[in-house]
Amino acid sequence: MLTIGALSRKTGAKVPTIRYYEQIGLLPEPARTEGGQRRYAQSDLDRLSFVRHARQLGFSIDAIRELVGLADKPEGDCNDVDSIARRQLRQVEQRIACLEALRGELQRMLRDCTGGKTSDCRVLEVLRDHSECLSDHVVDWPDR
Amino acid sequence: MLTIGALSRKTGAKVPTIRYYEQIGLLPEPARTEGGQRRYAQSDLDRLSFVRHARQLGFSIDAIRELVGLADKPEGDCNDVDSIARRQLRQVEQRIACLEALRGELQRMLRDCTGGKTSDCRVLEVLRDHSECLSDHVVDWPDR
DNA sequence: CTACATCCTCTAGCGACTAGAGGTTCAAGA
DNA sequence: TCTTGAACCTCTAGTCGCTAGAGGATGTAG
Repeated sequence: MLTIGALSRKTGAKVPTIRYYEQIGLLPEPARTEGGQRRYAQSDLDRLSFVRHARQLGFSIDAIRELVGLADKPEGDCNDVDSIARRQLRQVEQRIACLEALRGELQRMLRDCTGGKTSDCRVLEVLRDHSECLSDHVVDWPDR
Repeated sequence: MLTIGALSRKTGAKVPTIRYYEQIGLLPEPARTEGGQRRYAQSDLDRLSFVRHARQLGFSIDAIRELVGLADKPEGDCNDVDSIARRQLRQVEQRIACLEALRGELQRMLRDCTGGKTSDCRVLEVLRDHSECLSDHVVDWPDR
């Protein structure tokens, strides 16, 4: 049986984060000592590791809720899981495309800047006038 | 003189967002009618366009606060502006690298999945066991 | 003069945590 | 057995950058 601190060290999740996951129903309520402290079993460690890893891969809490639900019924259809992962992949690809456009604009404005006074600054000029941009570079994360 | 709604339509910023920017000091307090409604001048439109564009390029509010400060003194040193933009570029590059690692893992787990029951699902298996991952793929945005 | 779109302020909510106050429990050493 | 102190508990509030809604005032066109 692990204390919350030990679970935290094993998974890398901070202690308040573990309590938060319990509160929102992502982790089941663990056993308690007589004094009311949480004690975790191996199954809790497995579950939390799963959740952590999915978070590190950028899955939203809602997506993870779906995933743990599916992971809990071994006879379910694997395609349900795959479609969540594919959705996540699409989001990641979108963000990469968007950030690459961004990188291009930033590189371009920096390359064109010759130094000197801010009144002549190329960077400020571009920021003032969007029409100088080559691409649609709108940062807009769907979740995180 | 523009109403807040007209300014919103011209810049694409939503009305509450404009009020929010004023509240946090990113936009100056505009003129008011006798009845207390905001009326905006051309300078306000310029300022808000600048702010919007910088946000679209992913600059944080704090970075934009620095930028507008610098943009307001024409005799200042252009290198101050550049270093903010370079910092932003570095952040964007980091995020791209991180997302590419992520994309790799997602693609790999999907490629390896053969369909069937969730008990055999490759995606769930990878999520359960981080050691199956090839890369360090931790999503951790510094800001925004 | 009336209708009604737009404006005002204020508070609360989003996601995914994080920080802190103020108090309790557990386990190791004396 | 007792004491110490690290780790635990709950609860509230804060983070960022907005967004939504309530409930009421203003401005303008017909």
